[in-house]
Amino acid sequence: MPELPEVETVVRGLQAALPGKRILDLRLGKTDFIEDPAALAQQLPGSRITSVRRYGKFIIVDLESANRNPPELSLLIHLGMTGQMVTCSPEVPSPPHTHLFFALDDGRELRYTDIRRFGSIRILTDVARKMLLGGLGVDPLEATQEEFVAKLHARRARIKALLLDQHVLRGIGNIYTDESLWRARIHPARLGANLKHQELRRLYHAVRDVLTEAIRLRGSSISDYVDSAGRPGGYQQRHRVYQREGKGCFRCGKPIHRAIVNGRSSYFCPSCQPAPRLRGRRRRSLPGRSLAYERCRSSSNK
DNA sequence: CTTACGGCCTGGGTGC
DNA sequence: TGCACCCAGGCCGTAA
Repeated sequence: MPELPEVETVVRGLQAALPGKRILDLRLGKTDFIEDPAALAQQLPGSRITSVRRYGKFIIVDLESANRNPPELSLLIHLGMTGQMVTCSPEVPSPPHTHLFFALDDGRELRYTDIRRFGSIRILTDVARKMLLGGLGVDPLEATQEEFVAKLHARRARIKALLLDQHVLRGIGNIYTDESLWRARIHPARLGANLKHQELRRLYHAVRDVLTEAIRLRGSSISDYVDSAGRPGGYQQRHRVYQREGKGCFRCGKPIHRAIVNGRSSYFCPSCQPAPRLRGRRRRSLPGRSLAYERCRSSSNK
């Protein structure tokens, strides 16, 4: 599940391997997940790669071609859940579900593999790309503390939803949301606006620490993720809550819970991350007053 | 406008 | 052995 640290790792690998290389040829497999495969086939061969960057969870591959008018286009790639971008020798047998093969002028091959085909690939002009990415929020590693606190405090949605919302912050997914909230000791169903400034400051540092450490360990490999050389990451061994339902909290030892928050599996420690009171104006006379956070009982397939 | 939620894409894993 | 079903994450449409 490539999120910011995984995409960053892939991008660093590609940035070390690709700039200056020319794409000689493109071979396509299944293309039903690509918006305009013909555009790729037409524009890519002959292009030279100038740089590879990350924007949120997107990979941007900048291209230039002398005999094209705009000479500069870029490839915008989203890995979805199971996407992989790997460079290797063309001799290496390609894994199943490899759908794009870029032949490079150094004799190597760049491949896109995606079991579920939830990813996306398109070739765009600068203007089109900026239009597409323009609505995304700030990068959590670039945001200032003031900016981060103000943004989240202004919203009444659940903090889990806000961290996952790419229009608020770009690049965070389910794993790093849960890991960050655990570290900041904040329950995923708390509302942004109800968080104390001190809690938001804690969350700011938690997010940064978690992402930075995850990048250092080259991302989390849960099922399919590998870097641009095909190697798994190591941060899954540092997960404190993600997929640890029933196991002991690393802080207090009590069992980690799983609940559906915002339609997403959420892992947290009910002791370190106390649930919010039941939401606002409730029918006045509830029989008893269950303070337990109802939505956090697992089950209830919503 | 904001928020919540269901559905959709696909295929691997699980459990009967 | 086969098969139905759950689930994953991001995104979009819709409803309140």
